[in-house]
Amino acid sequence: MTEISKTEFEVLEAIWQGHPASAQQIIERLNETKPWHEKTVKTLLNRMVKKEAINFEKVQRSYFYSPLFARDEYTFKESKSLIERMFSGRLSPLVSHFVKSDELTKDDISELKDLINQWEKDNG
Amino acid sequence: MTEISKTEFEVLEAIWQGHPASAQQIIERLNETKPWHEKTVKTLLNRMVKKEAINFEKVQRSYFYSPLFARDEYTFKESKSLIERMFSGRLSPLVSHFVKSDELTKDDISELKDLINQWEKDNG
DNA sequence: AAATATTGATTACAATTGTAGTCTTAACTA
DNA sequence: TAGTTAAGACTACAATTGTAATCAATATTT
Repeated sequence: MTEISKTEFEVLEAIWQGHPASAQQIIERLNETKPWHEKTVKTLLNRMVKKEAINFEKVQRSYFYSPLFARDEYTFKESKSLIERMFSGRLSPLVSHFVKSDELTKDDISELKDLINQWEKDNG
Repeated sequence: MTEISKTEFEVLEAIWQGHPASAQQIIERLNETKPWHEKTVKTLLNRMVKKEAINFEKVQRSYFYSPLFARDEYTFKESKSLIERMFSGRLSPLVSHFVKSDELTKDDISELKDLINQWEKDNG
């Protein structure tokens, strides 16, 4: 899958919310938070079709778009890429940043502990 | 600080390795792993000066560059940005990905546990 | 049926990015 | 001192990105 820009990602988000989705639906979903011009969104949709990030089926005059990869797949790939580039592929330096900067709540810590327990159950 | 591209970040890495650093030094450091043309690196240095990501002091005919922000500061900002955009600002969904995908070693888990213990000592 | 509106396709256009090449000037070398 | 290097400045140029406007074809509304 080719690179997709931050803006394109936001359009993809709207598609992941539910698909196949018409351009109109996508525009409406986006406009709940972002005042993007209809033409702008359509351009982005077009570009993503060319990049094979999404495809569409034609129904009458309208197109209904669907993603060509799952949100999880994409976010994971991006996360790995960032961690690769900035932390030599190691996760803990990133987590360390958060832990030390007081960005985490008690609940966040609980979740992390659960994840670790899970890992230890599955492995270790 | 303006946006800096992935390529620019790699040049910055070379500067963070030790500074002030001359263009020559930076180019040499980079060329240990990346076959970038001298002119290319100089262009990137120039752009980063304009973006105020780095500055320089002139010594004779040469420039000696220094970063205008710390590596940690930058990587943390980028990490937060990604987590904001992809995981609604929550860290654990990202960690979850890694835990579940068998990307972590025993040592990674140990480090995470230590971080959590540290947090609990400081807070909790 | 004629006018209007709606869809997508095509075109636009400046800013950024990757990747250098050329120009100018100062320094070194023969 | 004249020619050659080496530094940085300036220029280049296509691809991508953000942000639409215009065009063409089809529906919908009078």
